[in-house]
Amino acid sequence: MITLNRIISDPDLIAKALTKRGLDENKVKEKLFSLIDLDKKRKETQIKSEELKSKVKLLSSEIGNLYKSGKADEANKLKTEVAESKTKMQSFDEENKKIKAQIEELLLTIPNIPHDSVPAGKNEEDNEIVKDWEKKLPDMGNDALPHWDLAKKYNIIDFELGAFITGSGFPLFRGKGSKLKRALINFFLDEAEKAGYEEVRPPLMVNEDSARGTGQLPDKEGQMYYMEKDNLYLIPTAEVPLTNMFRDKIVSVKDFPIKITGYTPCFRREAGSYGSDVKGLNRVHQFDKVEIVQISHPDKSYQLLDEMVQHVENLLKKLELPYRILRLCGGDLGFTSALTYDFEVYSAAQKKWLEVSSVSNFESFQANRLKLRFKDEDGKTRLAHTLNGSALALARIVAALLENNQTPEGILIPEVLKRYLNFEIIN
RNA sequence: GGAGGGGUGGCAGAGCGGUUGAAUGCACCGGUCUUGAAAACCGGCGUACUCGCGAGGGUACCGAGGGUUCGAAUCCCUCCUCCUCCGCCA
Repeated sequence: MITLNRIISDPDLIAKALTKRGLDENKVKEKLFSLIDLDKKRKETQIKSEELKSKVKLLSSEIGNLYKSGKADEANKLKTEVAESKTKMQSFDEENKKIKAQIEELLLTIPNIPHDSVPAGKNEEDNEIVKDWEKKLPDMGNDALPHWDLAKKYNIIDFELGAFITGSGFPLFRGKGSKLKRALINFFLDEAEKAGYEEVRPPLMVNEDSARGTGQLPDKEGQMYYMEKDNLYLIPTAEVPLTNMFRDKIVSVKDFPIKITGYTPCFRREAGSYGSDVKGLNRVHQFDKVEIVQISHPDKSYQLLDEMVQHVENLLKKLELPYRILRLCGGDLGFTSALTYDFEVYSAAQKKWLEVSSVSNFESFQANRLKLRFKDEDGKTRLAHTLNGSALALARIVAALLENNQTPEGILIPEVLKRYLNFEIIN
């Protein structure tokens, strides 16, 4: 959520910046000005109500004194005066409450302001490739098997059985497939630890406040699995619990940067997906991911974003997978993000680029909703910046590894994973 | 699941219907003293919103949300959470 103060101080600039997301400048302006207007009204009603409250307080203590000195008559007179003030006050309060709700509702509809470097554009086609794969892409020939066929051939992932137990999009990994997953998780966590992240194992379900804190609510409500009976949500990403560790907290500037990593399964309903996009591991309802999160000083967040991008890039290099890095254009940029880099890996049999990581700086957008603040050098309380990235999401990495590393003898295990496994080939 | 007891400032801990934003201690910051430090003494020490050029005001906040009352940290209701005991269970 953008802060109201920022809107008040420069609505034109914000409106202009949001056009990058494909929003209509005039419509946005209209919204911003009505927000400014509402805030003015909010202040007015608040002041009026507070004046009355102050009066009531004073009178009440007078009443107390009068009772003590036995002047009940005079006290009763004052009581009627208080009653009058209170009814007036209540109408101001009601109005104030209404206005506040309107402000909140409007604010929730305004996405984050894109960073200067974000290219304008409508959709994924306008994303900017900031680093392309320079070498030749692997050419497996036309006999290469897509990962779902390889999975069956070597009996390492059973999609049918997963569908039978739960439903489509819940694959069951078995044997060497299951071990490969375990190896990848350990590899990713170890790398994160080396980079200075503290490892946590968070809950996989979160309450409403947490879902709202990182912006899944109200925006992506339909994408989350929800347990009505307990009013809990299954996490769509570890970002939710990891970032919410700091909800409603004021940290010290000395704590920066705060670096947290965690492995969790992620659950997504993926309503509305279809076609070849959802084939095999390309899009599933449950997948594993190691997430990295940083809480940062506002002056440092872009430096840290670069560092996180490098971290992810390094993982892909070590796994020897062809990858490219995209800077998302305004139209493809997530609602809460100011700048996002996507990583895609080339899956050689499908001849497709698969998104495996998304690294974002949210600046103070999440922090504002989370009330995640820090005390700066002058003792002033300010909003922190939050960043996160996948490092990495497993399902599609597995898909690419299987496809790219297939040989007539079997699927070769990348060098870095061998120490995590008791086999070097899947056959 | 049942029964009982708690949640107060950075921490500990009083207050249990009337100038209480909240005693006291510790911690912290500034000062006096000291060659320096400690001790002692003096002073300061929460957050948010808001009015004011400023000095300085106002309002809210004692787990959260409602209610009773002229007045609530204090009474009532709901919820969250922690602890103890019983039951059940991986």
